[in-house]
Amino acid sequence: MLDKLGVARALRELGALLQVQGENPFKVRAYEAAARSLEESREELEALVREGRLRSLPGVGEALEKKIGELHATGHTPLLDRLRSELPPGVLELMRVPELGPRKIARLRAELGVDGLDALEAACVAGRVREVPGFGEKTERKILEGLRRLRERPRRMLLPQAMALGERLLEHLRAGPGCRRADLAGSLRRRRETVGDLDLVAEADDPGALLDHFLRWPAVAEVLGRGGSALTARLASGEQVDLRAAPAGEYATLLHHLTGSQAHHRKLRGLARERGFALSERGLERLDGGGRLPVGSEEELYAALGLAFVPPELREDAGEVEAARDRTLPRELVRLEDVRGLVHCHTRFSDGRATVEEMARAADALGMEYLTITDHSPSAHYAGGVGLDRLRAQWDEIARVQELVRVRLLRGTESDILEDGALDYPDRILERLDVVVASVHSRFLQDEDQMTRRLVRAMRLPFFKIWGHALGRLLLEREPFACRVEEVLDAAAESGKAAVEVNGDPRRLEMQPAHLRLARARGLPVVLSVDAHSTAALGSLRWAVDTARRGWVTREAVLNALPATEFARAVRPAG
DNA sequence: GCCGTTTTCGGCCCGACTGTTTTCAGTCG
Repeated sequence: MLDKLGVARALRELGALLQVQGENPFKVRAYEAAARSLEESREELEALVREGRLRSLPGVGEALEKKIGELHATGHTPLLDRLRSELPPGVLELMRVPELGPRKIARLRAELGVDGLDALEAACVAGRVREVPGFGEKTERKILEGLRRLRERPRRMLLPQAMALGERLLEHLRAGPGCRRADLAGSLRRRRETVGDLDLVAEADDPGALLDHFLRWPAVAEVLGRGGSALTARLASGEQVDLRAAPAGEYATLLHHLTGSQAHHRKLRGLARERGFALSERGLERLDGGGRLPVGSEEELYAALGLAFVPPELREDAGEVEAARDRTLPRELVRLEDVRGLVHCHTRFSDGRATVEEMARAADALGMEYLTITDHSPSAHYAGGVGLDRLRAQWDEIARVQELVRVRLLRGTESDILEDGALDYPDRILERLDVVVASVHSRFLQDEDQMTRRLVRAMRLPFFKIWGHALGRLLLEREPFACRVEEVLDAAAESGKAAVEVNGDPRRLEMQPAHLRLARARGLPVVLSVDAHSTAALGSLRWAVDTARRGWVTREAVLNALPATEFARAVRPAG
């Protein structure tokens, strides 16, 4: 029994296994496309299956209809079971080695029986790889080098870390000779929650001179590749940077190309072809040999394809191209300046580093209209949860500070959602709070059924309001816990009063975009929170905004885009 | 494996780069 997102995950795994097996790349893509199609679908999988409407999803035909039905009903499908048993577990790892793709892996497996990273390295060291037809000494050396890079590669960067580095590089680049403009591109521009490589784009009179200038950046440790207008460098700290320079007239299409994603581009290029154009980073070329169409901006590019402009955060082939064609994209995504209040803040009453007064004055300085003080609840021993005995003192302190600041202070809690789904204060306390954020902080290893029941029960409680950091993931550290998100969102929607949080802590950044869209499809409102444990962390709001935009969230859906009085009314525990 | 205001079969994004080539395959972004 798998839910929609679980089935999508299984389809992606199938695609990856087929790919490493050397299957037709278009077939592989079909599995990935079907997975995306499921994720973006507004419909209940249950209903699609029951009513035989799976094939109404784009990218789902006869074969995938059957597999999706089986995966939904049983969690299994014969092909996936077979591939999992046939392929050694290490084989998928091989796909992560730079220079190695499905074709080379297939040949190495067939000729040398390479079934994982260790076997690959041994074969290279023994000089057996160079004996395989189509391989040579250079390839063998490159694979060894790729293995080294894979092992030494720094972890992906968190978004703020990537942004800080990217902005420093950009400043250096813009100061270069003849640099007319430059921008960050890639997954950083799309505001993905983690970033691997940095991509920069520039327009320059003399690309070569600009590349030379860029390489004078002190932290450049190694040049991995360089052409006339492009280079790849590794920084001393390990990060890889790709820089490409365009002549005037090609900047917009180059920026668009390097922003990605590839799946988004594939779809656009298909559309371009239908209209008689070939789209590339060089521009829009007429297929009849009629020359190149000038493209001055990304807006012009989308317009030329008959599409509404797609903001970078949405370019994931998650339905945005179809929506841009049908003019059903959200008219305007939420922006930082739409947010009027800071939600989810900790103080020294629990595990925050700043006092109530310091947090309030910092919010004042940011021009915010309100600030919610939501320290941890009693069961959060590790975080100094506020017991009933200290709650009165906290409320008194909030009242005292309120006399000193302009920003309106709301008293609340970040209550643990206990093992059985209960909240962590008695109702007589909860009903006296202005705002209740509730989150899971313990027993992450409950199985999917237990966790789903726990959260469904919490959603139905009278004083439940805001679902904090949904699945408890910590980026690069801890996976989200197991849970049938759609069931929980259904319960939240039925309760008629719950909201979901987009947590701006750079290690969290959840609810994640696909889930956010499921929440919005159910009409659930959204709170953009900072989860701040210091005054500096109030700046995390921007990451919450970025993540919300990736989930297609508009200002109208955001509770803390409301003025203070309306916000307070909207989040007041109902009772 | 999917799909069809040219197509139910033959397509499926595009260009740069590199290495092993003898005219091109594989990988990357």
